[in-house]
Amino acid sequence: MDYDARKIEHKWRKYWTKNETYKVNNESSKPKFYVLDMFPYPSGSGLHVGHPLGYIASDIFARYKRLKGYNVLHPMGYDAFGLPAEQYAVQIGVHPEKSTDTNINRYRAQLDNLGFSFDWSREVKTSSPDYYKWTQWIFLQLYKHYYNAKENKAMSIESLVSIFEKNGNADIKANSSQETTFAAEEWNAMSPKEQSDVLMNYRLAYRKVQYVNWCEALGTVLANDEVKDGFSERGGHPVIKKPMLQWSLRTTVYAERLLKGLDKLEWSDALKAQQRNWIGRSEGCRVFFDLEGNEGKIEVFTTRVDTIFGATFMVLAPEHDLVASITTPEQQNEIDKYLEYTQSRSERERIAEVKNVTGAFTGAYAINPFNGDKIPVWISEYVLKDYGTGAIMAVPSDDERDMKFAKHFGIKIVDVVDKTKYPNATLHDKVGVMINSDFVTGMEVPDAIEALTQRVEKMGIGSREVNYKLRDANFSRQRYWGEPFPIKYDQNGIPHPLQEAELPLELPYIEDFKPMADGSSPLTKATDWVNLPDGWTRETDTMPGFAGSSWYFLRYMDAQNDEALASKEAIDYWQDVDLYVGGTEHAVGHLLYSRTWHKFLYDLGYVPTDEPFKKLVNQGMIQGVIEYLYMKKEKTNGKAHFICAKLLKSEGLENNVIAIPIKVSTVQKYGSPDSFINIDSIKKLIEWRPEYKDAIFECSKGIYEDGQFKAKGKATDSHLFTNSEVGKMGKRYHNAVDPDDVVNEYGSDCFRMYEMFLGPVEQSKPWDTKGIDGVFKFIRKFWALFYDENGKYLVEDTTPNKEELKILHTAIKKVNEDIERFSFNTCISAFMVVTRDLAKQQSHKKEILQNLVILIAPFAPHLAEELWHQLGNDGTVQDANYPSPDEQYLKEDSYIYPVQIGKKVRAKVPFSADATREEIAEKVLELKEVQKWLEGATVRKVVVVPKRMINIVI
RNA sequence: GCCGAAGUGGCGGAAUUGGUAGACGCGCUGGAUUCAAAAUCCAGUUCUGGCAACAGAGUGCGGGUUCGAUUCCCGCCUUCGGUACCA
Repeated sequence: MDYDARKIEHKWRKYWTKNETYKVNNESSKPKFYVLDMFPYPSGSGLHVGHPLGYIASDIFARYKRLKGYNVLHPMGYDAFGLPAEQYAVQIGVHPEKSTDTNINRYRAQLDNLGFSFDWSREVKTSSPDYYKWTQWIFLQLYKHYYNAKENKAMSIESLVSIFEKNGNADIKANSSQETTFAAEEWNAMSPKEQSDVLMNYRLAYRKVQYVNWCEALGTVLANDEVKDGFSERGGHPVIKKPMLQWSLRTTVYAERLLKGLDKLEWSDALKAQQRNWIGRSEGCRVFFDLEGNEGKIEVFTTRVDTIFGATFMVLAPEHDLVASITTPEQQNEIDKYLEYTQSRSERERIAEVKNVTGAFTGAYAINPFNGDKIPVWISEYVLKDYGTGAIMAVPSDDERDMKFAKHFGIKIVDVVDKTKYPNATLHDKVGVMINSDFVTGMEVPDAIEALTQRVEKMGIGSREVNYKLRDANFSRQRYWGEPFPIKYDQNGIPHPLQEAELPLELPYIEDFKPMADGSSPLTKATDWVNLPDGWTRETDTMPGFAGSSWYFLRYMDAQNDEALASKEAIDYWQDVDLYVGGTEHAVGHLLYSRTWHKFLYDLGYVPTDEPFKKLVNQGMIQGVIEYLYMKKEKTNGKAHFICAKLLKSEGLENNVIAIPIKVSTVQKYGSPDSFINIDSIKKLIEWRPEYKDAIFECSKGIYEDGQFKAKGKATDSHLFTNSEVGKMGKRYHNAVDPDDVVNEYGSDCFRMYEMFLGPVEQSKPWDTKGIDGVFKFIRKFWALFYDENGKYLVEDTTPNKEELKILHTAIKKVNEDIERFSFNTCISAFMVVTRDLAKQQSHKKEILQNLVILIAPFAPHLAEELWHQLGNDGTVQDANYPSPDEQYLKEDSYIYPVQIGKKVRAKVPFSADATREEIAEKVLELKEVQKWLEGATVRKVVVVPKRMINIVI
């Protein structure tokens, strides 16, 4: 019998489906284990070979755990709401619901082709009303709760209202944006609108004005990464900042718990560090500065209140509320001009900008509360509205950006910290002795911080404070393809939540997905849906992508439930995710939002754990080659003009071309520095992109135009160099490799093992099929342990010898250990070694091979299932017991020590395994092969590391 | 810019706690088998010099700690990911 991957794989997939081999029960006497993958967004280009990397790893682990006796939950679903489907709809006119379903079907087929052990009866799809009913339900809970800072948990708005009614808000300790205090009588005298506004300042889901990237020409709001230098990436149209009233989640209330929670998680330190930095806790002092001739005050947060005597100017965010009221008539023009400039800047550009210092003077002055100095108030893009208080006291002597700003605008600099005592300290270190600082002069920095903080509190102009870089999450999108908010507004604009029985609030079907001219959501056009009979209106924004993905792992526990997001029994049984596998690109966004929602649900008593993901492994990205062709920005005689990458420099055209990613497969020598396109490639390119059929292709060998190649000199073919890069694999770069193609050729067991063999799961690496033959050969050699080339069954039921058992148990030990530490590439090596060694021994014994079949089952499930049955077993190999290593077969009697003499390995000498350090050190010096290296030298020291090496120091 | 990660033969990578650098695979070279090829099998393969024995160098670059550093420390360089509306 020959190894026929396709036949075997079809056969067993059918068997698994028929026998519901991967269906998981919520009740079991076995211990539970929950293995979760980050679910995919079903894009139009289907899965590429990068996606399955993590799925294969988690599948191996899930199968391994099952073989080790656990009840394993290993589900899959789709993150189905999102921007690409909507953009596709705008461009091509296919409704997102339709394209999403098409894409999901394709994904499912591709996933099925890889032999995963998913329990598909638990599939979730975030865009399905059955699912988003509960996303909306969680939103309503957020809306109906506030954060009680005394109890340190979320509590109901009703309980807050009853306190207001009795005592007002003076004694309430809550994380809120409420700035004024009121008494019970005042609360009771408020109009419904006023009360609603006050409560908005407490709700965990609340509304506030936020800025979006608005592109008038495209008629849409853009993501930051779609904005480059103030213009849209697509089309190059101007983009401005537009204020809009939007929903936010008060995620900052969980900052401290999110930070502390990290300590008990089994996540990589790198990942925890990224989350810690994102949360950005800092201890400091809030200080209010009076303004000269103005009622208002500037509120700043500073970690360096000690440097207040060096604060020679203040900087407000351009969007700061005070800007309009404090700007003097003389400065109005300059400020207006500057605001126009900052409107065009994306937030990322504003933070990243270091070369050019920009800003404008408001004409106003703040007063230093300690010495009464007048401090000019500026605005600049480097201060962000939602970051801290949106205002800083600038201390040029102790902050690089402030220093640059002061130098650029000629603002005076006062040194306040003498660091001569600390020669290695950087600006960021809080060390030094205070100078020029009135009553703190002479103090060490930490003492000065303490002294000034106390003074600020005593004077009533501020207080000690912990600040977080983390910002409240913007929860509104002016998009169609997302969850509708379960909110309606009455005639006074007061929001009202829908009743639970009214959920899900289904997304209405519309045909035109372009937003309105004012930037409001396309849902506004569904007038029948928006306008309710009683004159009320629905919220037209939709929720962002992270809404549905922040809790989906709970839904898998009980995916069909229409009474609750999942039953209490199911949640109590599965508890939390034991192993989560996904990409680092989600290191902060998704993981932080999920943790936040989970903590909220924990406060409300819906989940038993306050962290959702115990252990997390980040898989690396499989990268693709990206090939760019350069096109001149200006057309030649109305034709697109492509030019050789090597001609760019000589002709000085670097800044006058656009790089266009082209289909990698049309490029010769793609991925190398010499990648190029010849006439053949150009023809293929034109076939693929008919809009370039009239284009000009110019290289040093000649010009291709209108199907003709006009050579310069003797050349016979075009040799137009392209630019190769390694980067993301995806539709955008036309470089996606479909796993189906690989599976068709080699089978999915081979594909699974090859992806693992490529290298550590955590590492990113470029895709290359070059080595897959090696894995395929291995599988056939493995098969050859059971059948010879004539199809003769070789397995014999005789007792294995010591050598065979040692070979087997070495592999069992290695594979067990390596799976536990997620090192699957070395597992594959171990399989190759054991197969090679058994083949050498011509060993075909059942006891050995049967263990090997179970050992390989998580990696190559179809192959293992086939051989398991060929060995005469019934039922699935997935219900076998995973073999454990038996140390008695692994013992070595002696060990060959490498002997280092003067940094070089000069000899290899065997010593018995139980020889002591002293014995070895003594004996090794007497050996002939050692002595010849010691002539004329004195032995200073002999280092013996048992079972490792010997080092003779001379 | 800031935060995080990675850098080892021609290539993917191994070396788990500071202890023989290059396991395993690809590719390449030579050989066997074959009319020939494919497939398969065997041997070799870090670089430099040498017929060889052997010698020297070597884990992005520059320093340091150590008997011993791919591994720890300091300073750089390059690439990748994230940077709050891509998912």
